[in-house]
Amino acid sequence: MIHIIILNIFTENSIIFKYSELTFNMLLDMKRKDIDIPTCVHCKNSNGKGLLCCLPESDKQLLSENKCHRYYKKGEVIFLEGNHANGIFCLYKGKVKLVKLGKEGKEQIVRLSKEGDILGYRSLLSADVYQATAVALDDSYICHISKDIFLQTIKSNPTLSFEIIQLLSSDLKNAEQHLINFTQKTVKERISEAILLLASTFGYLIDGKTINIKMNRSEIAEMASTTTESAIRTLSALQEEGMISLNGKYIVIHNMKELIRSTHVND
Amino acid sequence: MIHIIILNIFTENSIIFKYSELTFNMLLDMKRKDIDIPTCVHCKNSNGKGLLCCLPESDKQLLSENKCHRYYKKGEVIFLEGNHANGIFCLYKGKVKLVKLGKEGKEQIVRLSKEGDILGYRSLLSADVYQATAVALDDSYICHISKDIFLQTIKSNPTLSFEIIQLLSSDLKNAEQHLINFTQKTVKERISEAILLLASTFGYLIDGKTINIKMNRSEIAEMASTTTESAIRTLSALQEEGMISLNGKYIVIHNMKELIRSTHVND
DNA sequence: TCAATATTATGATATGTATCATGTTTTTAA
DNA sequence: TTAAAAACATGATACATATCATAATATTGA
Repeated sequence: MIHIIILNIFTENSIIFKYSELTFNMLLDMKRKDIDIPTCVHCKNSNGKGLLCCLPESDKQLLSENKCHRYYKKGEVIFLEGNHANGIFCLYKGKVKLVKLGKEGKEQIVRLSKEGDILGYRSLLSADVYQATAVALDDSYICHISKDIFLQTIKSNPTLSFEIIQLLSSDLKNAEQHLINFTQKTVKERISEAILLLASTFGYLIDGKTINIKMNRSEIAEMASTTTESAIRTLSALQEEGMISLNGKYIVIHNMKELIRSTHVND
Repeated sequence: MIHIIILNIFTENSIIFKYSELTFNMLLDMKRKDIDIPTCVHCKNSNGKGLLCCLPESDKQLLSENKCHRYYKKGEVIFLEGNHANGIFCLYKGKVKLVKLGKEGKEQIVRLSKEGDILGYRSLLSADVYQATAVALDDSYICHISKDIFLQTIKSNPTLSFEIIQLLSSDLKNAEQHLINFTQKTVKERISEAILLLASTFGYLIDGKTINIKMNRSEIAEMASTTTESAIRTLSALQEEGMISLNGKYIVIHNMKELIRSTHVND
């Protein structure tokens, strides 16, 4: 029996174990977990387009000195809907989904995040609880900046406020467009939209057509707000029409033009 | 024949007519249109809780000097989805709906606005086109503040930025909650939600139970994202269950507790 | 005031999609 | 490697709600 006790999820992991019982896989895991995370000053993640990129070096330095980071295994929860926000998360590496719990435990994916994205800022800014649960879609490295430091940085940087406004505006726009999509489109149109969203968010593998994310059918169903069975049927149908092909948990796009058309058949 | 040519909807109405052909109704109309709009300094509309209330008097004065206002008859369009934003609208008096055009011309009400609310700020802030069309639900008086003046005011008032962030955050939260509602709830649950939203937005008449808005069945359908026929049937059902009664275009709430319960039957 | 038009109402039918059932394949863990 | 569990797949059926049709009211404008 191996005992792993995580003492505090927001500071560095503190793990108690017996060395003698470490397996090869655990050692591999630790090696993977042990990567170098640069300071905010040197972080090249969002190519100057990220939320915090507008900050002067001194502020980035301040954030770096006060941030902490953690490794999240695929499937691990980063924060829970209903919990109080006490900082923002910055996704250094990995992929994250934001899910909201609906009725009868049915989940709905409301947003996707990739490297360089900021999570949990909305709840923090409106001093609210998290409105969704963040789950790692892939092994991820995520930095955490405390509430105090972040709010202090906003106060001293009007440009940051403006960046936040831009980000919120764009999220709001997407959310409202989403609403129309989900209420007025068929399952097929919604599944097609979900595939396009995955592609535009996570990009492709080196072949240039396989979407760079492994998602199971029930997760795609959660994106398109339908049942797993309907998602399976619809994906098969799209495959038979030659628009996509299904390679295990990967989706390959073959006919982007037709796929885009199939998102708005009767507009 | 009476010729009315509106030269510019953003400045004061410039109307060309022949005096001899003025009808009694037109004169009445002009009288109604001719109301006193206070300066932003003296505007008591949002009781200190509005977006612009945090501003110092000097800024409010500046806004006032540069604002213009216009009367919108019920049903008139204030701005159109797809048009470029060149200022913000502040609803002095009246009621407004924001509708988005879906497929096959089907409309969807995405937000409601009442006295003191600001409209069109999202598009302005992200230098975007309007994502929805604003239509007066009632005879309304709306002030318009130009882009330049508004952006200038933001720059010199960090508090205003923070207020805008709060507003956007809350809109985003609502939009994402809406998503869950519309995709996972039944027509009956959505219609009940729509009624509650109308009540919480526009309040009641003096009897304390008649919702202070006249809405036809197709507009309620647009709120709940269903068809007019289904809206009619569902409203009748709610009436038969004694939760509401229908008084022409007015809705009277009789059993608020049950109505709230009917918005989340299977949560 | 009255005709024209829009809105409300209600019944019959069609249809997309959820649900249930069952079997196959893939993944996971000992 | 193998058993157990999870994910994928597909068919049959049920059901909510859209669509179509038709009529009764209510509203509007000359």
